[in-house]
Amino acid sequence: MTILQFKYIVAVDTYRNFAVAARECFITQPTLSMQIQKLEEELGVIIFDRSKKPVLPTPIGEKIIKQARVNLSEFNKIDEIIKEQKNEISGELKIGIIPTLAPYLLPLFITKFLDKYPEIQLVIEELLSQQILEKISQDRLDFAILVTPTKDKRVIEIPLFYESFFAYLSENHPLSERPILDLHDLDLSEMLLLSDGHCFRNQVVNICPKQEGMLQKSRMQFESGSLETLMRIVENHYGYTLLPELATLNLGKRRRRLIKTFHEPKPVREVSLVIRRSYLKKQLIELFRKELLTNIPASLRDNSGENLIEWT
Amino acid sequence: MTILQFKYIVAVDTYRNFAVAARECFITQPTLSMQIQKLEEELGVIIFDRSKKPVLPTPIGEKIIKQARVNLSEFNKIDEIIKEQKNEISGELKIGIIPTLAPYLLPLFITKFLDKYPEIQLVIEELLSQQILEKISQDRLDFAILVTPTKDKRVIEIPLFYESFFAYLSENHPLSERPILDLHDLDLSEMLLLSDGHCFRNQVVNICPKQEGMLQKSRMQFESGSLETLMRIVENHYGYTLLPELATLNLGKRRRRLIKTFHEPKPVREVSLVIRRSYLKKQLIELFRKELLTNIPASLRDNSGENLIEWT
DNA sequence: ATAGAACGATAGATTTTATCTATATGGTGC
DNA sequence: GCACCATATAGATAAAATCTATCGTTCTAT
Repeated sequence: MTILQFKYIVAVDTYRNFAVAARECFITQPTLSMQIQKLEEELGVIIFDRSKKPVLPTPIGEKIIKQARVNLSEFNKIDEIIKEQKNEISGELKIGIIPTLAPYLLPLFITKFLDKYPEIQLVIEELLSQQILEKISQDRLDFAILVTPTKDKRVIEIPLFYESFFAYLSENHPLSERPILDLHDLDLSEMLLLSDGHCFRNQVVNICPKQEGMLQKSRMQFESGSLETLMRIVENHYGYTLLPELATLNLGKRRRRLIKTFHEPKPVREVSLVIRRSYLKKQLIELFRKELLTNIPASLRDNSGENLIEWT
Repeated sequence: MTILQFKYIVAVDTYRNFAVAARECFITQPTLSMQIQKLEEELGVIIFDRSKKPVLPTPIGEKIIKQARVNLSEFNKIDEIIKEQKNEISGELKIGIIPTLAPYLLPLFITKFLDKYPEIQLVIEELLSQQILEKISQDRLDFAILVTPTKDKRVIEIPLFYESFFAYLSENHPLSERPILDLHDLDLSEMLLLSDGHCFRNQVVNICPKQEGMLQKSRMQFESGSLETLMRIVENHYGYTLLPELATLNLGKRRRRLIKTFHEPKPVREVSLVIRRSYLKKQLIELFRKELLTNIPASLRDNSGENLIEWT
């Protein structure tokens, strides 16, 4: 068993074609075939079923390939350790971020970050909180930005800022008369929600003082995957929704009029940087955190210890 | 970078001597020296400080060696996968077990198990629950036997049996007049406890109905690491303690007289087999579980759903 | 049906790498 | 300064990984 053999089977699994896999590994096809045969012989199992077109891993082959991918990723950590030691500001950061933060938070600092550290590659994935936690603990993300506390023991949370909630009301809605809203005014049955799995949805439900069963009572139950969609519906004169602070910044005049604040203590959600318990790339992650914090509006950094809303 | 090079640096780290490490790896000392030099050159860092006697890893070397150990253990999983597939009943099981179960539970079935499966090696470690959970999530134990629920998301719990609690009273103690005890009779200040960190200690404290601050009030605060020690003190006419069911089996006549049961519903603790979320050796672990269950007294298997005591 | 393309396996030559034996070097303690 | 222990170096040899060339199927298109 060698590291190269693992690379080769992973490549064949990826491209499902010996010749292509060989090219990607910078070797010839016979070499690849032989190495895979040697591995199969050593292990005493067939990894690929060559009779299938395109080639397919056998059931046992799939398990081996999965482990081989883990092996390779552990292997690469040796290089990460060296880079860390040498203070080299280079490498890849795989980042997860939830959909209610991504479009509003990332534009605030991502370009600056990339310009400042040209040797860092970012791979950003927009995912739901649960998916992010899974991927982090499988080591398939270096870190993530999501709403905490997650109550997940596999990860560490480093709070970044506290984001308050605002209401977004259609022009003709009765509540829009009031200058400032109270949480008790909210009625879940009139509210537009994100679809299930979005932590923001749970936060909104948790904000509303005990209204069990109200979700079912609504006349129109519209659930979307993006806040932008909900905002459009509100703008077209139906119901209302809640928005996180970052989504309310940089709106046009017309849209800004639909925003209402809440009485103190304002409801806020805690946004954190989340990492695996044992993690590498300390330094790169720290640079990212600093760049993020220096580029968000001061209002977010100053909120704190108010009416913290959870989602788990 | 090769797997062999990792084996070599781990060996040198273990034996702190090139020649000995080489012998353990079944190669000559020059070969080992060269391979380590090659690795150091490729990585661009010095892993061992040869000027120290005995040789010592450099700070960066220690990190690399730690990762190398992880790499090797991941590599070995390939073989585990194959064995699993081939239904081969062989290999090593690294097991953690808490001190209040080990001396009473293991003798009931370990010998039988070893006789039945001569190709399985057992490595059993007696550890406190928290240490076990750490080691399991670091993949340094294959599974463990401890009291649940642990509320640790990194592991899966498979309940084995429910073990009830008994009191163990000195002969001259006033409570020993009664045929059956009530939990409300218990007084933490008179009770002998295991030292901190033992989950059994927390279970005992949780059994006693709200007696905050009573721990401080006791006239004699004796905390031991073993139940056997506590039993000896009770036998020598001081105070009382609680015992888990397995510890009450196979006692001599004289000791058996000091045991008292509680009114129904009896307090019980849940003993489970605990494994990592992603784990190998499914089959071996299952054999172990079956052998354990068929060899414990029926009374343990039958207890259930009674007054479950937690410890977290 | 049949030629040809696509794909993987095989054979033998070549290069690279790992390991060996023998020996050199460099500190330690007496 | 001279053994003595430990690691490094040198050169030879064995093992391996890779290459080029070619073969044998299987699928596809005319």
